[in-house]
Amino acid sequence: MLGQCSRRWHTVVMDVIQGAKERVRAEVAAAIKGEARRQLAAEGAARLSLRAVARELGMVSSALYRYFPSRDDLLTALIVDAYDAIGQAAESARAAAGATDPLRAWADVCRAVRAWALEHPHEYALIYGSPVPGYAAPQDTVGPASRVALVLLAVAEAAHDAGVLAEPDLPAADCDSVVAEDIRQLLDQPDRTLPGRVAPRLAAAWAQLFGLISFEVFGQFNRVIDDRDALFGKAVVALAQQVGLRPAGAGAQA
Amino acid sequence: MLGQCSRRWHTVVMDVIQGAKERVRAEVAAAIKGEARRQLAAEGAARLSLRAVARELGMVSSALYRYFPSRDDLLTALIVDAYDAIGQAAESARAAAGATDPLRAWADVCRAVRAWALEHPHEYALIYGSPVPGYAAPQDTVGPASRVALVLLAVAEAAHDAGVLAEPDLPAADCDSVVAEDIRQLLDQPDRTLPGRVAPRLAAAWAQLFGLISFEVFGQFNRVIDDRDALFGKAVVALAQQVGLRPAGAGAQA
DNA sequence: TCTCAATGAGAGCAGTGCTCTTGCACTGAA
DNA sequence: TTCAGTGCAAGAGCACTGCTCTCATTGAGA
Repeated sequence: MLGQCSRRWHTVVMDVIQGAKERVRAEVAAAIKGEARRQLAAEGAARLSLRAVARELGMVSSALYRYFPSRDDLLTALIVDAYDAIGQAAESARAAAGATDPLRAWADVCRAVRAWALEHPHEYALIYGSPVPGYAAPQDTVGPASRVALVLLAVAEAAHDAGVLAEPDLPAADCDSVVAEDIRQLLDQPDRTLPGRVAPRLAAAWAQLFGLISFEVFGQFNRVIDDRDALFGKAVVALAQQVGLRPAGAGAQA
Repeated sequence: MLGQCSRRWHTVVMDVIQGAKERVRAEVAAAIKGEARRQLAAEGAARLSLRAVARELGMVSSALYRYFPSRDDLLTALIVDAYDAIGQAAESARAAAGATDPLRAWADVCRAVRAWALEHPHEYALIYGSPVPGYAAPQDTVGPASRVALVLLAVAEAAHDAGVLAEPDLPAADCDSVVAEDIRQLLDQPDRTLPGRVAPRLAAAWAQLFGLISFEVFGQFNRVIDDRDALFGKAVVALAQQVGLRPAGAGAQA
């Protein structure tokens, strides 16, 4: 009894110690990531240097490889964080907008995504600019990467549920072949109400939204567009209409 | 007389030699650029190395600095080339489409730009991905960079001249403040017929077009969209309608 | 007490962009 | 013909990079 008890207590202590070690390890990894993010924001992904990160943290560069097996892995971690941050911004904007006016929610989400991008240009470039490492995004990034798209999808779905989403007048089979299998399965889930036929329009709007943001962040609008707030506002409404969102008060559609 | 004649002949010879030297110099520079372009297409801008270019050309790396003062200058030259190439593709498509059907010309230009991007992903990433050198595009790039936009503008102008361009129902003053001074001057030139009020819509469509292309080239459509041809085709028509282009045969607009 | 895994330190390798000096070849003029 | 000037390539070298290897320390488990 006592032996059993002490053994159990022992394993608890082991677990605590194990947990402490893991926590320390996680904290060091977080510190590395934090410093790397600082350098990324300051200088851009191209100038992010493992040795500089280690130097700033008072470690030697080789010690850093105990936590991230390569520079690309560190970059991947930053990519995941950036996707999560921009996704979080989109989700917060949708939550704040409420469910009463889908068109307003759409515009608010777009604005929030744009605002995040303008505040974090280098991190934005990391995820929506040229893909730096290799060319194949690691599997860890696909989940976080889809958060913004899922918010846009949720807004469209809310509009559909409220009866203010105009469905495209295309045959359903025509749309089904456009989207990939994964997305078809996603839309076929029982709790989803959004008709699959709007998926292509939504995907196009999604891409076009980031086209507007990228041109602004990457400087293509320099000496071309002055009032970028106004342009973005108008374009976002046009995008919503393209998806089928009608202004609130327009009632049900044909 | 003879002295004068021989002196003149002498200067001619000098000019010839001078020209030959300059031609040799230009040829070496072109060879460097060519090899750099090969490496860029094969490996991407991040892996483009001056030393590797020099090695491949059988020169020593320091000799290369006689022709391009820095790696960024070589990259800038490649950027200008890429802008020229994609602009050329757009111009050719417009020329081939003719002036009869503006909507078709619009779609053809968009398709040509997309095709070029998919054929030259690394060069596309260089010009429409994250800006690599510094963050400020050198002045040499602004001209070539605007070629695609000018083609889209010309298509819209042709549509206007043919009476199939729906003008936005916004006050002109509202649009004037959106676009930058340079563009206002461009549109105010006497030989331009396009109303300045469509400029914001055109700029938005321009950015959104490259959003669609970037998502495809950079892999954001992986596992999301299968039939990208179809999606792009539909989106481009929607973009044209957003600008105000009506299908041929729709006649003059309100 | 001994063992072993985790960690960090340091040296070192191959590669990078870039600078500087040196020497060669060729030019125009004395 | 000789000589100063010029453009060019070669090579050494600097400071930096990502990454690998070995070695010493440390601390927990048997």
